[in-house]
Amino acid sequence: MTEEPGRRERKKAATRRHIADTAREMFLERGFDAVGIREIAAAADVAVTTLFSHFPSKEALAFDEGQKREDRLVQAVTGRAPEQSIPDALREHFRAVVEDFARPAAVIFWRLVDDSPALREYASTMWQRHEDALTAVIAAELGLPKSSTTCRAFSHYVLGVYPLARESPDPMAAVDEMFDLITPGWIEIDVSGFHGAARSAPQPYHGAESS
Amino acid sequence: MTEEPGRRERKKAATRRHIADTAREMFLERGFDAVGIREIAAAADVAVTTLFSHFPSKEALAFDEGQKREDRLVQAVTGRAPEQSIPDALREHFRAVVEDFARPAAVIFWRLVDDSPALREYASTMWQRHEDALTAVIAAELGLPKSSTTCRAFSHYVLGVYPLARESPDPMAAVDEMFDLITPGWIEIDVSGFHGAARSAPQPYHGAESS
DNA sequence: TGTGAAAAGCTAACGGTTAGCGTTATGGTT
DNA sequence: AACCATAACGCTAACCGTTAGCTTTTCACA
Repeated sequence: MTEEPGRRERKKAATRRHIADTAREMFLERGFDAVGIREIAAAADVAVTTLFSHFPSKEALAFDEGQKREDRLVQAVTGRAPEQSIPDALREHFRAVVEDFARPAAVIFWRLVDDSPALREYASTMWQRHEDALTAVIAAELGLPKSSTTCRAFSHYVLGVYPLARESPDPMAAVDEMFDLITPGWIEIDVSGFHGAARSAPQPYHGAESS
Repeated sequence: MTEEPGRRERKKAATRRHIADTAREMFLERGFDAVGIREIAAAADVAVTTLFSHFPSKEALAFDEGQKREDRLVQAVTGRAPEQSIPDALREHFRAVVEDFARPAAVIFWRLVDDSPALREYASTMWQRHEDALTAVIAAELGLPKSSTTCRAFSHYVLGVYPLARESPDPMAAVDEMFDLITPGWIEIDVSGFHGAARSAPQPYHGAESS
């Protein structure tokens, strides 16, 4: 898995990065909707089909790190410190995410997103995919079925922190406020493991299903 | 507002209904993705531009009652019985919604939705719009700013019931399970009004902002 | 060096959506 | 009763994201 990449894959990765960088520049300069796929391909000096073999959609060009974001979220749960509860691990994770949002580059990026309906929608469906991934890890950690209502309800609630933090004047406070609302009494039905002694379930989680 | 419509508007409404009915039939018969806009327009005997002057997108043809659904949701809060709390009113509302889902026509409709990625995505962004509307009513009812974190968190949690109920083997139980998790202790921060004596705030709500 | 496979390319199209512009019907006003 | 502003509808032609089909280049490995 973590072998040296080889010339071929290095070139592929380079092409991919080059396309994404070119697109990002153009988006930031002229706005997402004002830049066409054919233009991007021309500017990056690749064929349109090549572009689409690297990215599933135009929006994915802007949200290149979307998958990484999901992986980090899953990691926050599976790789949390022993004796740390899942809610606590998630709170910590989202505090870090929110700090990242404050970076100047991130601020500019999210302004770009806000200016384009297409990107806004893409972002919100992204949170939803994360929701599914989070549900799967938590269910696995607790030994529950993936379809568990409480797991899904919990994941859904937690992922709501993304839009909330983004639109709040004080994102860090919003994160804390949301997680403070998760009281030990909140999850009442047969899943005290949510808050109780952490990491009791030994089931390993084999990564999210990338599309 | 509720005057007699006049010939012009009656014709317009008739055209709209005719287009929607034609489209629905074709979708149910051949599937959403297998029917093209140009076909629908031809079958309804209107121009494509006319079709798009009535509906903002192809998906909106299938989800024609989306706006009504949102209105009913808002109504469930503003028009609830005196002394009924907001969570209780919403529980009642969603129990009714879930019952509606069990109607044979509804079952067929939702199968259609499940079979098309485009419609699935449209549905989930629809819940999100409802989320904004619900946040606005609740904030208005409680005299809070629309951007209140707790209001948004609460609305977000509640709207999660839609996908949850749809994918649950026992939707009614899922609804109850979700609302049972909303304990009086859940909303702790300065908003005990969520569960407390209902309808104390007299602010009228002037309907959702239709696009 | 040869070979199979992955990566990249080209052309052409498909399907949703919109712009531009013209025509007709309707409702309200003088 | 004549009139005008405007809403509703229509036609044509395109734009834009995306994909299929097929050829060419590049690399890994024998």
